[in-house]
Amino acid sequence: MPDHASSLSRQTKRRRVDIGVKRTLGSVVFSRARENLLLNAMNQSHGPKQDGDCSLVPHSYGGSNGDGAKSNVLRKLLKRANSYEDAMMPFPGTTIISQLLKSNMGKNGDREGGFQGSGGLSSAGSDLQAEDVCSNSSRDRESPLSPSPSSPCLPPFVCPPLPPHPPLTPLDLERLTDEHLRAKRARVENIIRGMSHSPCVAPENRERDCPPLENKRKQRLPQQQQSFTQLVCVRQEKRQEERRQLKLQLEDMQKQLRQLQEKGGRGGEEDGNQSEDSVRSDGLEDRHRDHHGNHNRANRIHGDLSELLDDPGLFLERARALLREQALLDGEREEDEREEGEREGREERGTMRAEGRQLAETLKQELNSAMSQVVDTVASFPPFPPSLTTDSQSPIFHSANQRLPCFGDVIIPSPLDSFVGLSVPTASDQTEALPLVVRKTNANPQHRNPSLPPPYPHHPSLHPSPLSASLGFSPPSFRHPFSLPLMGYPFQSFPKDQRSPPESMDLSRETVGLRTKMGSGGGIHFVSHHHHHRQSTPPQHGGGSEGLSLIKSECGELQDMADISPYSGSTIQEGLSPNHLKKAKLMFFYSRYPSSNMLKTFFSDVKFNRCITSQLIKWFSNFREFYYIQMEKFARQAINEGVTTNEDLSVGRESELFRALNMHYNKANDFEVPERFLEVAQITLREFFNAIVAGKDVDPSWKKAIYKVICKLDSEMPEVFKSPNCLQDLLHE
DNA sequence: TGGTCGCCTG
DNA sequence: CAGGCGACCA
Repeated sequence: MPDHASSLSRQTKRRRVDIGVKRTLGSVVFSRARENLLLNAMNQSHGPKQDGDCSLVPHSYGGSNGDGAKSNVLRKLLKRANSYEDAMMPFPGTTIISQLLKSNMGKNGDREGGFQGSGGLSSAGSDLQAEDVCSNSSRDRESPLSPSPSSPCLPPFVCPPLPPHPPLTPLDLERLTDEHLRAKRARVENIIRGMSHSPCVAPENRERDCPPLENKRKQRLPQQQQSFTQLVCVRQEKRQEERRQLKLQLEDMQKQLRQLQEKGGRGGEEDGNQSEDSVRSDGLEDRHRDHHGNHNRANRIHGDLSELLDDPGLFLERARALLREQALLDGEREEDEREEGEREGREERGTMRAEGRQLAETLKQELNSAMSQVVDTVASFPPFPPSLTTDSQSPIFHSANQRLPCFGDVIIPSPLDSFVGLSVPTASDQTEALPLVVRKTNANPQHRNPSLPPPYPHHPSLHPSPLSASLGFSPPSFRHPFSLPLMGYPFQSFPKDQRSPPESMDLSRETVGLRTKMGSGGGIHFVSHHHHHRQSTPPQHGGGSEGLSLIKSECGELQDMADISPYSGSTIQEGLSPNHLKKAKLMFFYSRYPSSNMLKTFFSDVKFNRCITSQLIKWFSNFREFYYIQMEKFARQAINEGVTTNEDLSVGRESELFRALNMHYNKANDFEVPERFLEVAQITLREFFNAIVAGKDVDPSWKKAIYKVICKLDSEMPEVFKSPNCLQDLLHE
C-alpha cells in the first residue's frame, strides 16, 4: 500500500494538466455503458478487506443507506431547533420591570431595609454593583473604573466609566444623591440582570453569546468588550440624566421642607437634640452642625435622604414626625407666648398641618413620578447592549453597516421573521467545512468556548423600546443584530422546511468570513475606506486594471456593498452560502467541469462578480481534486490487491469508493445520486487503473489524459438546479 | 492579459 | 475549502 500511496502525492514540478477543453454547456453525452461487468466473484476471491475493496460488493452500507434514516436526522434536528425556539420566549418587556420596582418600593421593604441598614456599606455595595457591569467586559483591558481622569476611554464611545460629579454647589447633597442613585441603580440592574439571565447565562457569557451588531464591525479591534462598554456608557449617560432629574426633585423638596420648617419652627433653631432622622437634616442644618466636623453625621444624613427618596411612604412618616416636632415646638413657644392666645396658635398649627400634608402629598407624587421615570429609563434598555444610540455612534453605525453588508443581502421580511425558522443546533451540528475563511479568524465570535451552552438567540425587543425605536432607521444589517455570530454555523443541517432564512443566515456567516479576511488590515481605517466607497462608487468597478490586491479589495467591497434592499423582495445574494455549497456539490454529480456560464445560470440567485465566480470555480476545482484523489487512491488500492484488469473494477452504490464520494458531496445522504455519476466514477477509476498499470504515472502530467476524458462525461444539469430553492425540492423526496 | 486549471499548502 | 502560484490558452 505505501508504495502506491507514496507516489500519490508528490510531483516535484508543477505540471500544467490543464485539459484545455472548451467547456460548453451542453456537454457531451457519453455513450453510456459499455461495461457492465460486475465481478462479484473477484471480490470474494480477495475476501472482504476492511477498507480495501473499492469494488462492488455491498458490505453493510446498504442498511444505513436507507432513505428513512436521512430525513429522520433532519427532523430531529428541526425538532430540537423548535424546542430552542420555545425556550426563548420574548421578554416580558419593560413594564414588568417598572411594576416590579414600583411594587418593591411600595412594599417598603425587606430589601430596602437591609440595604439602608448597611449604611456606609451601601455605597460600597452599589459601587460593586456598578463595577460589575464594567468589570466583566473591560477589566482586563484596563481598569475602567479607576477614577483617574487619564484613563482613556475607547473612542468613539467616549464615556467615562463613572460619571464625574458635577462641581455643583451643594456638594454634599450631590454626593449623597449620587451614592443613593448608585445604590438604586444597582438594585435596578440586579433586577434586570435577573430577568435577562433567565435563559442565558453569566454576564460575560451574555456578552459573548449575544454580541450585538458591532461585534462584527470591530472584529479587528481589541474588542469583544466594546459593545458592552458601550452599553455601560449609554447607561451611564442615562443615569446622569436621571441623577440630574432626581437632584432637581431633591432640591425642590428641600426648598419646600425649608419653607415648612421656617413656618413651623421659626423660633426654634433647635440643636443636636433633634432626632437624627429628622427631615430637616439638610444642608441648612448641616451648616450649623457640621462644625462638629464628623462625617458620620453626614453619612447618617445621607442615609436618611436615601431612605426618603427610596420610599415615599417613609417620607410621609418623616414628614408627619416633623409636623409633630413642629407642633411640639409650637407648644413650647406657646408656653412662652401664652398670652397671645391659644386660639391663634391652634389655627396656625392647623394650617401648618394641612400645608404639611399637602406638601407631603406633593412630594410623594413627585417622587413617584420621578421613580417611575428613573425605572423606565433604566428598564427600557434593550436586553442586550444596543450597539448604537444615535449621534455619537454614527461612525460606528456606518462602519458596522459596512462591515456587515452581507446582512444587507439577506432578505428578511421583518426582524421577527428572521427568527421564525430559526434553529439553533449545537456546535456539533456543524458537519461541513465552511466556505471561505470563517473559521480561520480568531476574532470570529464563533470561536466560543465549546463548553458554553448553546447560544440562544435572544429576541431583540419584540416591543420596540425607546432605544430600539431609535434603531428604526438601522440598515438591514442590524435587523438581526446578534444573530450573526450566534447563528454562525448551524444551518446547513436544515435544508428542509426552511425557505430563505437559513440560507440568508448562512450567507451572512460566509460573507462575514470573507469580510473578516479581506478586512483583516481593517480597523477604523478599513471602515472609513469602505464608507467612502459606499458613497462614491457603485458596486461595479469601472473595468479598470487593478492589481490582484485591488481585485481582492474589490471582492471585499462588493461584499460590503451588498446592498439589496430588504424591501425589494429580491432574493439576489451577494455571497455564497453553505447552501450554495451544498448545491454545488450536488451539481458535481452531474457536471465535473461546469462552465462559468453554467454556474451563472444555475446560481441565478447570486449576484455574480469576479469573486463569486472564482469562488464557485474554485469549489468545483476542489471537488475535482477530491474526486480524482479518490480515484487514484482506489485504483492503486485495487492494483495492490491484485486486480489485473479494469473490468474487475466497478463502482456501485455500495462500493467504498462511492461511499467516500458520497460522503463528500452528499454527506447527509439525502440526495439520490444519479446513476450516471456512478458510471462516470467507474470510468474514471478504470482510467486511473489503466494509466497506473501502464506505468504512465511516471509522467508528471499523466493525469492530464484522464482529465481530458472525464471532462467529456459531464451530464446535462437537471433544470431543478436552476431554482434557488432547489435544495428543498431535491432533498425532500 | 484575463480566464482557467491544477498543484500545493494551510 | 481557500489562497497562492505557475501554466496554458485565446
